[in-house]
Amino acid sequence: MGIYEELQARGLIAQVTNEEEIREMVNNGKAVFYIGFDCTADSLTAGHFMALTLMKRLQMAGNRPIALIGGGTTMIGDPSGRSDMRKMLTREDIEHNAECFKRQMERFIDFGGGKALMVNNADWLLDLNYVELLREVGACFSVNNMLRAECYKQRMEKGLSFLEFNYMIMQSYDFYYLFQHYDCNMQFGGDDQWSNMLGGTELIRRKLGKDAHAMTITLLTDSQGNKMGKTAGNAVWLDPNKTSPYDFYQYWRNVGDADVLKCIRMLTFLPLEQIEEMESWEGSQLNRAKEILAYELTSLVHGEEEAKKAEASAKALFAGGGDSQHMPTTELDESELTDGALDIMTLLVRSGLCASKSEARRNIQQGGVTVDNEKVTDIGKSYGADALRAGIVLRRGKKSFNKVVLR
RNA sequence: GGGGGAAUUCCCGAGUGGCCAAAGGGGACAGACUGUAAAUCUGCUGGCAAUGCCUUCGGUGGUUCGAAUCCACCUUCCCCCA
Repeated sequence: MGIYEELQARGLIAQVTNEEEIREMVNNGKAVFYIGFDCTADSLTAGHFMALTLMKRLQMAGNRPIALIGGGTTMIGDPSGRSDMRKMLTREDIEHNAECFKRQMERFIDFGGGKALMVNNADWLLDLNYVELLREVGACFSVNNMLRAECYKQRMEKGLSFLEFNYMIMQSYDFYYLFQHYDCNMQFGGDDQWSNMLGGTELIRRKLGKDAHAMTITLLTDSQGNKMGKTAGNAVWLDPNKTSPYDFYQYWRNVGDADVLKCIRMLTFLPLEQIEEMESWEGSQLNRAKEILAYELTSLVHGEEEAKKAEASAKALFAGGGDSQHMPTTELDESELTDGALDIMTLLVRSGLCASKSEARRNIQQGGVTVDNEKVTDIGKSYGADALRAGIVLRRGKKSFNKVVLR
């Protein structure tokens, strides 16, 4: 089985420009492909992670990836899949984000010995001359066609600025540029990028009379059709300071039954035969599959050691046994005590388990708070210095824990 | 450039002088049931030293005993015409 067939079997391929040629190319390690990452935040997200794994898979099959950091395109902002314009980022922010992206990618993709390349489109986009560009590539785009593209069509009702309208042209220019300077013959991207990517192949065909290819990755959605990799509207970040390895682990540990196998297939590197065996798992056995998923992904992103810690904490908290040493911990200072003690509501807020004392009060009154596995019913309950020095385990609801220790 | 409309709490959205911390829905959170799942049901959803006080209805000023609600100016967005 070639890499193309494997990607297919994993459900990763959404659309391709020419299946036969692409199959032939990637299976024989002849593809030089790029994926663009716009630096809209200071960390990559779980969504980008799938693109990274795809790069890795293709790299392992002998193809050469180019990671394109969108220092230039981020200045414009991709309107695809958005109902309003993105907040404009300053050049400094973008550069900072690009740096962060770079560091995270280097941990994951092997850029050594020319096996992969990292480029930043700021290097060629920012110096473009407007009139020259219009004459060079602007003439190749039909506004009529562009307006028919899905990414813009959606925005015709809400309004689309000329700035954003140019995004497709910038992305197309990237492909055109990489095709000429790096022999890049294929572009990958999320399925929402399809029209932008076709813009590139079209431009290359018109300007150079040559064929370039495009292939999109299935968007990772849950059984209800929502994009995965978000909790309450917030992204699941790859940066451990923004989403701790423990929370990252928990995110995957908690995916719905209907989505586990799909995630394992699309995101992990477990061999397909092993995954096939899991297909027949049901009921509580699926819980085991979730553990595997969470462990595998945490390990890929944060390393084996962190994955083990996250798993150990989870076991300690949910299954009773195990130790609590890897649990998220809050350290208190002597000076924070009032009369040598601290009340439960303050502790809940201080540990970050509750956003405010009001919330802490509500959670206690609803019976959602336990300390060292004992339900707290009194909102005025307080804990002395000795107890705190020994460390107490606060728990809010079923899944939020924090150990509090007085130093 | 001309004309019209809009901005409300996490989101959608009601409210058009006091009964408004602001209906309803969604989401989130907690409880029950479970398998750290889904579905369902219940509660809850600005803050605080809490039968009260403080902050919040795009911004700044004003009218009034009293403003999310009225007036002026400003900002942003949308629609129609060009």
